[in-house]
Amino acid sequence: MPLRSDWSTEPCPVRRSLDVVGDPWVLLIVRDVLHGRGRFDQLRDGLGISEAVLSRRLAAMLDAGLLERVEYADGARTRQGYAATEAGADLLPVLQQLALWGERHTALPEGGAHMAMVHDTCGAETTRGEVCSACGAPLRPEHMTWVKPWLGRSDRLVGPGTLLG
Amino acid sequence: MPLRSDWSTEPCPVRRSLDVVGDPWVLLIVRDVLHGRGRFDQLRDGLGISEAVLSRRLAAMLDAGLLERVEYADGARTRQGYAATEAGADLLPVLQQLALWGERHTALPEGGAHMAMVHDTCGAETTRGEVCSACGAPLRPEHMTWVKPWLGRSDRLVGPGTLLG
DNA sequence: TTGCTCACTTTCTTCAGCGAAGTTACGCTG
DNA sequence: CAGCGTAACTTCGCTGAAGAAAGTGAGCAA
Repeated sequence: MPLRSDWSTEPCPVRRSLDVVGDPWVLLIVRDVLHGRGRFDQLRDGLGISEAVLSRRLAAMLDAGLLERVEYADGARTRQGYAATEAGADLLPVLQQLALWGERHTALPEGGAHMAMVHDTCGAETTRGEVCSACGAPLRPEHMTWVKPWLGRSDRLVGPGTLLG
Repeated sequence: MPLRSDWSTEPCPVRRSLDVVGDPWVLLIVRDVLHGRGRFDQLRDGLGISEAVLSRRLAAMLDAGLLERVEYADGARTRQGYAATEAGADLLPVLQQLALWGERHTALPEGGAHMAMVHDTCGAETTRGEVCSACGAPLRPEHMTWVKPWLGRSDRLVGPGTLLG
């Protein structure tokens, strides 16, 4: 399901990556899934995306190996949701780099606030997206918490295969 | 000139970034401009993008402060091209992160080859996109060379405001 | 059996992408 | 000076994706 032209066989790795993640929805879906919010309705409500587009993106992302299906309990029922694969979770540095760029180069909206990315392993806020600026360790989703003051909430990220009911 | 919905006033910095760079062409244009290839015809030929779309993207990127106009000499004439601003050049970590992800998680095409990102300051290939894995310094475009074996060529990147004639 | 939730799928309109052709500016050639 | 070439766009026509909203089906619960 190509977004536009097929760039999957380009020699340049940037272009091959963009063939898969060169759509804003894909990165936002990965972000939410890494927050453990991988149910269809959670994604729809959290992102404000049309159901048709969400459905198509999820199918493409399963196909590309960014997501996998996981089961969760809804009362007595078992339903299907989505979780990140290793490849999907490995997009964390890209997401955090985007967050850092956004903090540096876009204007905070009315009532907005700085989002801190805390490395739970060492307890410090990191000012880098790839390795912790405090302890130098490579950053993994399951060791990160995103502090979102505008929601009055801190969200712990989850590793590959994880979905919070 | 919004791509779709306007995300410029979202509280989440990831979303605000994607409002600006959430289009594959935008990142590819930044990449080529950071290689000094910021002329309209160079971008068109190098990217294989339609002229209409390129024109619209360049206008949006000027507007967003990613690019600025610079003059260059074409024989006796002075023409206008594009160069990265400080904000545009600061997308380098995002681009390099995408390149690294592509190398790890997408298949090398027939006749393809690994692309090395060399930090000219210390002379080593870096395996990270944000700070040099060899010397630890933050990576700036003007200190990087991208080695592209499939072209038999190494391209030195350029800093903000620079355009190679 | 009716209703409810969740996960989709279908339909319809609008808008963006792509390819190709046209336009403008300006210097160069004959 | 008339015509030509090149770079940088703009316009046009077609097609396909986005988005909004309504419809479908599966499995419970009352």
